[in-house]
Amino acid sequence: MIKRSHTCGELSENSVGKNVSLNGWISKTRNLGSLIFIDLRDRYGKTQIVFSEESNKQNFDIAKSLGLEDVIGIRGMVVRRPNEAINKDMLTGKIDVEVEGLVVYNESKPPPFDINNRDSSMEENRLKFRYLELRTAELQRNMLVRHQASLHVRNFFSEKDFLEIETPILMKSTPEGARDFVVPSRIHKGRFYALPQSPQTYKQLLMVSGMDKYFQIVKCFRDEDFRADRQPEFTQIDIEMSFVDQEEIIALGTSLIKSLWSKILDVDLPEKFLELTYRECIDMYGSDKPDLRFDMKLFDFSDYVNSSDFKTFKEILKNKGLVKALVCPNSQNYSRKVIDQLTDYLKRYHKAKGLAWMKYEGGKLDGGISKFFPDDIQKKIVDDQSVDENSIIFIIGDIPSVVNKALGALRLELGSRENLINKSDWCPLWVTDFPLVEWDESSGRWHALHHPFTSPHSGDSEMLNQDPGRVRSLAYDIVMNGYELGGGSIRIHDSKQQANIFKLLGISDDEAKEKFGFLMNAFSYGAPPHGGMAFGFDRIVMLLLGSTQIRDVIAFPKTTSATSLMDNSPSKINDEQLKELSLQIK
RNA sequence: GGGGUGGUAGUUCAACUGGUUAGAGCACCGGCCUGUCACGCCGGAAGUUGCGGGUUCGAUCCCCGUCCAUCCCGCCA
Repeated sequence: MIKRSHTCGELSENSVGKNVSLNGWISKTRNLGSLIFIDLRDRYGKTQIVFSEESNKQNFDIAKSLGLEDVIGIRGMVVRRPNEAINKDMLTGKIDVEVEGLVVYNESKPPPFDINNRDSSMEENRLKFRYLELRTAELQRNMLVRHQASLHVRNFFSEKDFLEIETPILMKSTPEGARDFVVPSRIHKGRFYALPQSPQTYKQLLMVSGMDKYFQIVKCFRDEDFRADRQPEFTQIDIEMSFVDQEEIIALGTSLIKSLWSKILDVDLPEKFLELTYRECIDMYGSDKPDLRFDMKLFDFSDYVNSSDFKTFKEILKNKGLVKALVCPNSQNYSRKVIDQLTDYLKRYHKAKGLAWMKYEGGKLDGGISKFFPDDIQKKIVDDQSVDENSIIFIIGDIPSVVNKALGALRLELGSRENLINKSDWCPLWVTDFPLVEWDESSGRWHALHHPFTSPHSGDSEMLNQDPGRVRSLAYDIVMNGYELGGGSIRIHDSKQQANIFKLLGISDDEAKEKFGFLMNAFSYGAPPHGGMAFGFDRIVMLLLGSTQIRDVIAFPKTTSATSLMDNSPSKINDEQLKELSLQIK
């Protein structure tokens, strides 16, 4: 082996005249007959090396047969390129290395796609050869940024007296929340471990242990369906603290995100992030993770409807429904056809029954349902909402949840259609005062919005029995540009209150004891008030890199059907293994 | 579980209203070339059109089913 003296990214004019050695992959070859140029690549960069028939026939003949992605080592002299041959687009473009010694370590079959161009192949093919895709400049950069981010996170917390403590990967299956990935036990036949959806209970126990300030960069697993920003296994920055209140955790989370954005992107986020309540978010944006990079707020349309002749909406209001609207610029972009498309989209995915509209053109409201609104009401709408010329108002009436969801989705769609989003903007916010529970129609019971250990808002506890749906919790999310970056809560640290909540959630005493008895028990031995949060680390890195795909920041990701195309997992196991585990496949 | 899009040479794409030899770039193989950097020029090899069925004289194209990828809805405490 030729031991390298330099990487492929560091030679410059200053090195001219030096004898150097390099190792790397062949990124490109250009054979000019009796002169061969090769771009040699490693993760630091590329350097052009030159073989000449005249100066070394033996090496030249070997070089002729070299192909893309062969791995070689060379020894040679750094020379300045002739002026006309300088490549300004290349960091090492002013020099060449004239090869004197050559070792071929490993020849490559023709690669299944072009390593210089990540777009040269469909994702299915790239995932199969993920180890080759990781050679691309883009993914190498992504892995570098991910490393820098995780290092920064560890330093950040360590400097603040937090301890990183590892928690088990094999744990107890819990009833609430996402589906567990489950691991059979050989020793205890018929019993199963679960992989953690998050280390929630462990970090609370660590608070009982007096660990005080805990963090962990930790893998979590959820057996649900996946998306561009969701993988079956993902990484959280998990945090828990004793003797804290919500403000303190929000301040800490703000500081972490601010420092990450500063460190990695050199972007200066505000000292304090905007804070909105859950209610305000839903009312104004129809979402609990609004993208604030553009305005277009939703507004209540009921007063106008009540003064109109539009029976459909009036009916909806009579039945305790809701009518809301938003104003979108560039009405000329909304032909009947486009509006129909938007309507179909909202019907299909967001349960809306229709999409009403009217345009403000030539100083008056026109088209759509405008004829149902008398002139004075039309004027009032335009004045109240400061509707600009050539705008279109979209209106939806239905039960509140459908109205907010559909208009929230429409808002995002219009924001993107009208290019209202500046890609270089960063709009972080905290969403607070989430409801503690929500009614789940399918199972006919209350179900925790955050998780069952979340403390109710102290002011609302007396409503717990009469009107649980209105109880706010001490839970909070952090949102950036429409992505949920993380969330957390102040926890219950009193076993009686915890028992109360389990009861509300329809978890029987027996089940609570069997599933969470250890936690309740721990709370009877001096549990400090505590709270914390967790950040989606992959999502943070994804945003830092300007990507919209979580697969871009995970070295070996799974597909949306949770398989690995590279190693074909999950796969069958043999009968021997099944027998050992006392499992039978039906 | 549901919907949209895609699957043709190693790869990225093409192939008219169904039509007989399924084409092109890159990669690969052979030849020529001393300043290239998307090197250039000449030649060659390369196909179960995802898979299974159907309609038809004839299917890459139309129909049914199925698999895979991807995006979205449900789901994700």
